[in-house]
Amino acid sequence: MAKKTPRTENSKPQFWLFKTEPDEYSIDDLATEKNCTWEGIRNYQARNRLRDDIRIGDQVFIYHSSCAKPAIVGLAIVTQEAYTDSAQFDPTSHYYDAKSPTDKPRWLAVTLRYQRHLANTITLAFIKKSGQFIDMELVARPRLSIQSVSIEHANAILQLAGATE
DNA sequence: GCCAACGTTGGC
DNA sequence: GCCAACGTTGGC
Repeated sequence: MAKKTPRTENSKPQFWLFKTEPDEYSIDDLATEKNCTWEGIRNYQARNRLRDDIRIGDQVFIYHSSCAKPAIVGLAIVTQEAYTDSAQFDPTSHYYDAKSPTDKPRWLAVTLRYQRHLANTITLAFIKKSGQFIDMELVARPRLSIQSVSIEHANAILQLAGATE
């Protein structure tokens, strides 16, 4: 079992990018709910990041995928670290996993709190053509649903996005 | 709706 | 542990 990466008191929050299909769950849904359980992650590498690397206070860019205009659309903050994703044990859930042992759950969730919409959304098309984001995971590893974002890229995105909604 | 990329499964 | 078959993701 991998160990948690210690996050010292004076270390800065890290930035992540979580993908969601807006038809399923959008930034507007998160804004309405204020807090949400980010469940349904069914990929081991993404799961490992939830388990080992994502900490309370980390910042999360919300990204809309599989839609007309894929883009980074909002910001959230992690308010609860990894816990068992209950959907894996719910046979009626789209995220049900019959093979996940109840005594050793495979899948984890975190809790996010809505922060804000980005005044200017940052489209995938822009990210690809701008040149300054070529080493983003979003470009290099587009299928990973939990991505890390460097401080430099995060700052650039926030600047482009405008200060507030 | 197509299809390339890539993650997962399972037989050997 | 390899790798072919299969399933899913997600941009276009």
